[in-house]
Amino acid sequence: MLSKKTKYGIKALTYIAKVSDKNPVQIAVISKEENISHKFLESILLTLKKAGILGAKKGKGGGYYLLRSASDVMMSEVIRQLEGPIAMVPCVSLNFYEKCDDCPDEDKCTVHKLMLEVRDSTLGVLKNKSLAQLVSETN
Amino acid sequence: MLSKKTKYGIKALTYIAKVSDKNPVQIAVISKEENISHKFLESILLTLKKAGILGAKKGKGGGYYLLRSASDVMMSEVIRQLEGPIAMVPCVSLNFYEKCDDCPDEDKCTVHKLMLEVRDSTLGVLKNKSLAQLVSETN
DNA sequence: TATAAACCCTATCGGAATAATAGGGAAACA
DNA sequence: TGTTTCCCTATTATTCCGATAGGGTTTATA
Repeated sequence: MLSKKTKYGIKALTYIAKVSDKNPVQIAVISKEENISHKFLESILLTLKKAGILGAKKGKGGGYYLLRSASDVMMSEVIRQLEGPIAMVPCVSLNFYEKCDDCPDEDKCTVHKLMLEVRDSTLGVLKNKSLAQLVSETN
Repeated sequence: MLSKKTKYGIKALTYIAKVSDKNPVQIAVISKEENISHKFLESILLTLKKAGILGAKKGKGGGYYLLRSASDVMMSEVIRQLEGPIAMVPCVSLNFYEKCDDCPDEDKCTVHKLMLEVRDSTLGVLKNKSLAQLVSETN
């Protein structure tokens, strides 16, 4: 299940990508337009800033803006930053690998094998989908 | 993230499919061989029984057995029974659809659009993968 | 330089879901 | 008749999520 954090994060990025002619967008505006709790959204945008996806400008007239072109922001990166691993099981995660407690041999584990295929399939979608594409497709 | 319930369920099915020459397999055996809590496994197998995937035989020499051929047990069905929806967001779920509270128009929602593609991709894997295939691939 | 707008950071909390445990009941076979 | 094994319900411990609270810091601008 996708967390609301990730869901809101993608919505916010979408909003910024649509509106922004490089002008910062304020939390309050996104919060209102997308029906997201102000404070919660604040923490999400902060995460995206630390991840190097968004930049922020303080003070009056400030807000958040895309640090790169929307076509350089891939969904795989966004989801990894907000949600964590894309894999459904740590033992098949590329960026968050962890061995299972049970399961003496991964190569003989059917769950491992199955989830590996699911991960590859999912990654195939997310890795090739940029924010720019997503926005233009959905308009 | 895949729950342990689902993970254990798939492992148990695998075990039964491998071992069974139509003889019932006891919870205690699977529990020991696959390092799964006995009582927890019990509830999982019960779920699979109610789902029409496993049959059970009581009394001495009893246990659980596959109700159909392993090639007729698709992973999509197993996961839906144990985990619930395959989609990462209720608004793109085929079997567990639910509208989002926020989001006035699904067609214009980038999250909806993205998760639709992920679901289709995942389903493509799970729908075409039978228990029999999985077992033979992993041996 | 004062002020207000806006981002930045930490802590906390309630509720839901998960993983596991406990204890007994009912059926089937020897 | 007694043992094995599945069947069912309830409870608990833990973790995570979503949200809230409250204040701090920076910056533009009047």
